[in-house]
Amino acid sequence: MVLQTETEEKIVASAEKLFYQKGKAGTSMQDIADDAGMNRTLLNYYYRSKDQLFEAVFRKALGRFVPSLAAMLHSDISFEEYVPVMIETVIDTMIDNPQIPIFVLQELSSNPQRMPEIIREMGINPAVAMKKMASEGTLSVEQGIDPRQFIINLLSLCIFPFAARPVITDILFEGDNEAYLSAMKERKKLIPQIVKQIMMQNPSK
Amino acid sequence: MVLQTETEEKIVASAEKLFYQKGKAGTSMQDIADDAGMNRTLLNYYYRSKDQLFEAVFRKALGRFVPSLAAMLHSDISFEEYVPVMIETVIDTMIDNPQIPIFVLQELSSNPQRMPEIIREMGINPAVAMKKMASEGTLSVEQGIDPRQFIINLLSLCIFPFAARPVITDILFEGDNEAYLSAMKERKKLIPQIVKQIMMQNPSK
DNA sequence: AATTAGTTTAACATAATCGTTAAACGGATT
DNA sequence: AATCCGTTTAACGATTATGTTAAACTAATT
Repeated sequence: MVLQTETEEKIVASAEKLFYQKGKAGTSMQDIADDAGMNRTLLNYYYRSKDQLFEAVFRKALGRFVPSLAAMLHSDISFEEYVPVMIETVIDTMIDNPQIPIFVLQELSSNPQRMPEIIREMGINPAVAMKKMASEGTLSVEQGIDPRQFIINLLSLCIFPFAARPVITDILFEGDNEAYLSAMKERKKLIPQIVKQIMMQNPSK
Repeated sequence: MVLQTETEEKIVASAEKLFYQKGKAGTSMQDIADDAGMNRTLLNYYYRSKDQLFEAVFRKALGRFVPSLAAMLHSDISFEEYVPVMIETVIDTMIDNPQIPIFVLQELSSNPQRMPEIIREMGINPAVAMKKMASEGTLSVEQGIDPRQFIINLLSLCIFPFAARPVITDILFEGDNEAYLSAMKERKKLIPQIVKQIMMQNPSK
């Protein structure tokens, strides 16, 4: 998995590009071979089957943003300190790989039964994460802020704008991709402000 | 389009279910026919081709949530008044059709060139929407709140939690679907609070 | 120069999918 | 009872996708 020949890299690069765009079923092995500029049989030589090639691509995609999620859920640092760092990391990752959110969410939505295995493999421990959240002083149900809702809000604000890129670009930015992108960069400063506000709220629950 | 035989309804119902779950390329006409309990040829009898059947399903999906979006962008009511209504509507729609966000976003991500036509057909006028936003007193760049960012935040908070359902359910709610669902209902009250806070902010820009 | 191991390709077999054509069915109308 | 029209089905042809097998090529080593 670590060592890859140049050819393997070319294959995965083309597979990523096409799977991200058209999905697994919508992409043929021939499509990938053409894009990589090689014979189709070669894909099977290196990756046995389409399933296994897809699996490699999917895992690689997961690996791009699960670590920062896992770090947030498990690190000893309090949310308050860690959140701004996490936001910057996630958004930068999204800017570099804007198609990953939909790709991953679509696959998980089709095959939700994959989640438990992925959680295990990626080293996420829901129970531990829950405990950590419960121990956060500023972030608790008693304070009027459910830690789960807090994380949902955080991820929503960071990830959704990329999943909805075409809609946002065409409706809110009249098709101007540059404007869209610069708005996304702006969000690196904007989201922490919002999050801080959410944390400081104290409704008369 | 308005009048549909019982058979047509069965076809669309099965097509929706399967297209939502496995996508266009991942679903065969045979799959749909089996699910609907009829012969495959019958699908072609009513919907000429797979493309046209998919198109019918896609339009129907769009029609479920574009109207409330369009209403928000165009109505004479100010954001401040309209937003809570819109949130409730959107979330209720999502609860009833949890798979639509990913389905639509995936299709638009694969074929972003479809956006202009969709915008036109759905009666959305980006220029008018921009003008409306600019005229909002409490919501302007001068006040420190970019109306575009505001809408992005609003949609993110409402829609993303449904697109990410499996992830959220398994990591944050340890697989408990009921808990997930009740959290989503809770968001109908939660999001308006957050949005109100965002609107009242006044950073030292 | 010959051999060898790794890489690349061409050709084949099997299976799946799509859309069409023509025939069968069924219930209402004459 | 026969006809007739909308509905449903069975069978066919063409195309495409996948994975395998066996052969060709290449470049390094003997």
